[in-house]
Amino acid sequence: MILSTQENDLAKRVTIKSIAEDLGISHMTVSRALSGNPNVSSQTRILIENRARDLGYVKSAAAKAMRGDGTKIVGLLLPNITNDFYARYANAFAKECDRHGLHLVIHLTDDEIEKERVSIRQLREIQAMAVVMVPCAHGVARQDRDIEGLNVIQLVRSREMTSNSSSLVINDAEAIHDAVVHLRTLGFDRIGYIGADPSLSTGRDRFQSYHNGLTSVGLELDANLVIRGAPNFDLGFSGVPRLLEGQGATALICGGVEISNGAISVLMQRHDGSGDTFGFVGYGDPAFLSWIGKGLAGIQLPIEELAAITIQQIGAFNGEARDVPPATHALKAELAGRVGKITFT
Amino acid sequence: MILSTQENDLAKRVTIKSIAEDLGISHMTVSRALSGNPNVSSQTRILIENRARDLGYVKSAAAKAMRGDGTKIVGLLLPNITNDFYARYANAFAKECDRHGLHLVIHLTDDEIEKERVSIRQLREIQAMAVVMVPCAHGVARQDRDIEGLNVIQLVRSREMTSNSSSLVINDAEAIHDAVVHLRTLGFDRIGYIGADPSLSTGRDRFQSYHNGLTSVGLELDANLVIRGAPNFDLGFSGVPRLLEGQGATALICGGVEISNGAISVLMQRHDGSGDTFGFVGYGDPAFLSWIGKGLAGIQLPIEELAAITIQQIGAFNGEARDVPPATHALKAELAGRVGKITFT
DNA sequence: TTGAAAGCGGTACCAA
DNA sequence: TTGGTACCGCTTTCAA
Repeated sequence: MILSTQENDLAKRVTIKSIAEDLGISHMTVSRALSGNPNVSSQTRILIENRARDLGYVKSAAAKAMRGDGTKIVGLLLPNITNDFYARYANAFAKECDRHGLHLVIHLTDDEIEKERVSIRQLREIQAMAVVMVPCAHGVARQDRDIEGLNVIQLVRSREMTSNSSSLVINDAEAIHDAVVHLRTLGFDRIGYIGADPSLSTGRDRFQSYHNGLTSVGLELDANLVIRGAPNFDLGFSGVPRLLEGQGATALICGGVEISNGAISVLMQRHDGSGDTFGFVGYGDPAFLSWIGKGLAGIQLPIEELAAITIQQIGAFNGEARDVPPATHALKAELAGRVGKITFT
Repeated sequence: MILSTQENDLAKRVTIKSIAEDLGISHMTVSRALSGNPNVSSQTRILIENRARDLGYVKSAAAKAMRGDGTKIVGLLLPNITNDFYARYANAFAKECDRHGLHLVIHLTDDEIEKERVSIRQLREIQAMAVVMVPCAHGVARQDRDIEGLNVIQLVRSREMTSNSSSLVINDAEAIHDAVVHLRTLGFDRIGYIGADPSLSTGRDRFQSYHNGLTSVGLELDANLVIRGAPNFDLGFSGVPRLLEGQGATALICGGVEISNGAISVLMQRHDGSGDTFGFVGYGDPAFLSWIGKGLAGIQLPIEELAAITIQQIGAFNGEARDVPPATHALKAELAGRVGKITFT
């Protein structure tokens, strides 16, 4: 009665030993029969298999792990799972894990380094075979000790680590460039940008692509049309009015999923009756983007591919663990080809 | 080199024994020191603690589990995690799990009984301390054998089980009733309904509440204004035009999250230039509902409360496992008080 | 305060 | 084709 959370402790766990005793044979024979070892007479094998089924026997993952066979547990560390991108990635990756018979353990970090650290420690305790993580935005890098011995795959963002980790990043340079061109083609010439601050690599890169885009369509970079900060909902929500009223922006490109949601939220609530048309390219591609106006444009992230490459990098193929050397993969984002205007009524 | 997925097998796992050997003492002393047992001299204790920290020691969860101490693993079975409701629930519940030091293992069932079965079996293998699940819509109930010995908490839907399981359901009767009243108050008198078919308990209950609502505002039930079927996106998407064109519906109540999304999707794409106003109450409360028109009404689900009660029912309080008897909780949904009209332009 | 032994559920290895 | 033994990491129990 020590295990208070299990209701039927009295019913005793069914183990190969209990089955063996029950059948009056050696537990080794039971082990062999239940592991597909050929060295068992078909008579006893059938006997054992039936007994095991009737008793509801399941192998103890703990015992296997303790022998050094590793686990089938994969950790996934995300800031949250409500963000459209994270949710869709988690969904796609969870499906892959299920397909490969892996357990997906999800921990939310809230983008806080301390929670990240705790989660990683716990994942080491249960000997996770791999950890897929979006590293915290502003984390110090000194957690190498914690991560040691773990097969780490960094997602989207990438932090320096001593242990050789893989990383999967999104190459959105062309997509953002295309977004500028697209908006320019639609006739807009005051194209604003809201993105993460330069302390983040994504903040630097995406801004650079925006800048390159402007250059290639013959527009000057106007610092007043650019807002950078912590990449969250509020940056987009509060930034849009500033760009519209203050700077006369006529179009906007968002450099982050949350930013994009914040911007759309405030744009949708805007009914100034002007009949003005505003150009918009969001980041990410949530379903509702296509519902607005004649469909807003968005930078489409390669979520399914990301999930597929992740599982590949983990190296779990039909239960056979393979050795996959650490690697870096960059997947291309694409501008979803919709009109991309919103009209204020 | 058997564990191919771990890169530094050669660096040997750090165990209490390896630490003991390293320090030239008994592994028991190390065990005591690292488990907070008072019977260790503070000298050796400090010595051991430092060594453990330097070596990056973590307790083996497998070894603890094998001794019968149980695990800190909680399983969550959902049809998917992109659905707004499931994603938000998973997010809230994952946070609770993190707060309590639990591992959340997520498996997606796609609402298929076979996947559900496989996942449950796997969760038994790793001795999950509890399993929270949305039972498949059309599953046969004969899986008692599989579930035996597992602490099961059924979410939203509820299936008969021999082993005594808890269930957490949403009581949306009043909210749906209120929705009808709300739409009637706005002046609509041809209020349609799209919901799950009667084979599901939610299908029966929600329809009944809709019916009751009509009665209470003095409207007759018109079978032509009701569409029922598998509660998915397409039911809403294809149902709306049928109700509008075919039956002259002027308002709609949705009896499911996916249905609601499908309906909104087609409504948003509708630009017939009529200037007609259409009443709408969605199911669930995704952020974008508030963006449409002056804000669409939705039936708000008590997600945070649901997550809180779930963790409570699991009985994990600060690492202390408590015995919580199986129970059924019904949480109330509420009509989010927004205007709830959409105008076709 | 410390140590030695036994056992949790499996499998590799050797012996019969 | 079978059975016995030892071990994986940790804690409970008993002995020193």
